[in-house]
Amino acid sequence: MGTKQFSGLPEDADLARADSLAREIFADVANKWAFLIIEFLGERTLRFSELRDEVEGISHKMLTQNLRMLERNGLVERDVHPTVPPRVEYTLTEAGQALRATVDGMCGWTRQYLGHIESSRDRFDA
Amino acid sequence: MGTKQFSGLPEDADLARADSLAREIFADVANKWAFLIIEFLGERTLRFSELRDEVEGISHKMLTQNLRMLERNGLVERDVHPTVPPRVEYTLTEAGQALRATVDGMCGWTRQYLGHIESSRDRFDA
DNA sequence: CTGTATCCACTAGGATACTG
DNA sequence: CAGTATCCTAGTGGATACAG
Repeated sequence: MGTKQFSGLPEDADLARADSLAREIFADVANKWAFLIIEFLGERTLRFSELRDEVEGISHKMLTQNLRMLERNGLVERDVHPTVPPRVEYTLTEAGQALRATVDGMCGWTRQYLGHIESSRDRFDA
Repeated sequence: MGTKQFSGLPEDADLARADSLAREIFADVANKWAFLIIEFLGERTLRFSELRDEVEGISHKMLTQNLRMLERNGLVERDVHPTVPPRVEYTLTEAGQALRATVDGMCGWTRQYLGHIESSRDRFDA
């Protein structure tokens, strides 16, 4: 798409910007905690503490950090109910739901190739 | 799948093992370098040095490290041609190709939501 | 060319304590 | 309950040098 002009300066610049942005997003989102969070939020809206229980092994700090990152990138919506004690709910946005399809795909892939991977590891480690 | 028996000890143990293995695989593969490598290898077989050129910004060390990891998990096949100088080619296995579909999905997702994400970031950072 | 090893700076991330 | 801040350690990852 976008046939390049003869000198093409503005378009090249735009492409470079988009590329580096895409890189950044990739680096942000392609990590195990983000994937797990997205996976759980895909099923339903969850509170902070519920998420911490579901995503086994995640620390308080990592959870807030990843949630902020996902919120910043517009994948997660944060709803604060000003009650006492406070109640904060996290929901996937449309963009988040769309990405969830990808994450689901990877979960399915893992299940499908579990055996293959396990035997490959055994072979390699020998 | 797999209806649980009354005491169900072996099956529970198996499920737990499979789960923790899946976690491990997730942690291995869900990282930006692995994804980028898989993406490039999806198009064609590449040599070590070609990969280093394609995957911009990756260090020598990270590249070997990730390639070993992918080989160990059976996603990438490593072919050594005993010439001088040596020539080593990396190819996606069937499992690797299958995962590539997922990675592709994520690339597409990034392109599709680039605008949404960028504006969300701007809003958040303000 | 491909790969390993060593060194070193840096940051990721856990534990803890404290606020609203 | 949710979130921030501080400290501190273990591991990540870059640069470099060297070997096959």
